[in-house]
Amino acid sequence: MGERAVEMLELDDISTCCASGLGEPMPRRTAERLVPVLKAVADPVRLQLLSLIKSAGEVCACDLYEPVALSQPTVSHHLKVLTEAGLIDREQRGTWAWFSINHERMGDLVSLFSE
Amino acid sequence: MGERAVEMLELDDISTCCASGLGEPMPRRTAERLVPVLKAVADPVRLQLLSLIKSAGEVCACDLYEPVALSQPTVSHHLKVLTEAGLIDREQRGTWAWFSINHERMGDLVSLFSE
DNA sequence: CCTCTATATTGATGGATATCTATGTATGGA
DNA sequence: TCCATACATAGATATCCATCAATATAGAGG
Repeated sequence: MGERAVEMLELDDISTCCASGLGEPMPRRTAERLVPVLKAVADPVRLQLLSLIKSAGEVCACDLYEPVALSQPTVSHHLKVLTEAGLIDREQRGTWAWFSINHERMGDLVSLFSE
Repeated sequence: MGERAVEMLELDDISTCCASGLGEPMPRRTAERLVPVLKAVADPVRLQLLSLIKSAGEVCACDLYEPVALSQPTVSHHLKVLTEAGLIDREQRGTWAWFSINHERMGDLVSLFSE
């Protein structure tokens, strides 16, 4: 072994274009669990909604239609997507639905890209 | 003004369900500029590719087909999406294409969710 | 109960996209 | 110059999704 083994390994590397000692990729399950959260955030309207909710601390749905200039059902749809992704929390107060940022889930995204 | 103005403002607030003093949302342009980057990351295969590239430091395309179990054109497509989003850098070396993480763009995502 | 009002759901439609096969391009070696 | 190899592009298809109008649900007040 020693020198010789290393040499053979290097020759093998050249024939396959590079060292095939890649680590395992992120498990498919993990990736598929992250995707709904990332898709939720990969929409211009939902980014605007998140920024509105974050800056206000708490907002009721009725105040969100006008800033994004979309119909009530469409905004309701986007709020549902964000809620199901866990990015915002929903609280019912009488007739109104109030939304706020889920900072824990937001932190998950930070650690995904920073670590 | 004074007391009276405040009182009228509060009544107005109640009739519209809550204080309408929301800040401006993230500008539409800004949101639309971010979306391609977030969409690039909102795919299970591309998350796996990113993790492979990050752990290896540098990888050539030929070593990426097998770990994600997809055809060469499909992986080529995903690598193009990631490259155009600026998330990875591409370097041609002879016949081979080598990819590495663009940490600056990755940092943009971190700051988007953390600040 | 009945009627507003706030929000959710449904159904339809146009547009985006993930994947494949087949083909093109370009590089390096004999 | 010719062939083999690495990667990209084109075309086709199936699926997903953003949006709206219309309708349903549900809570508050009279």
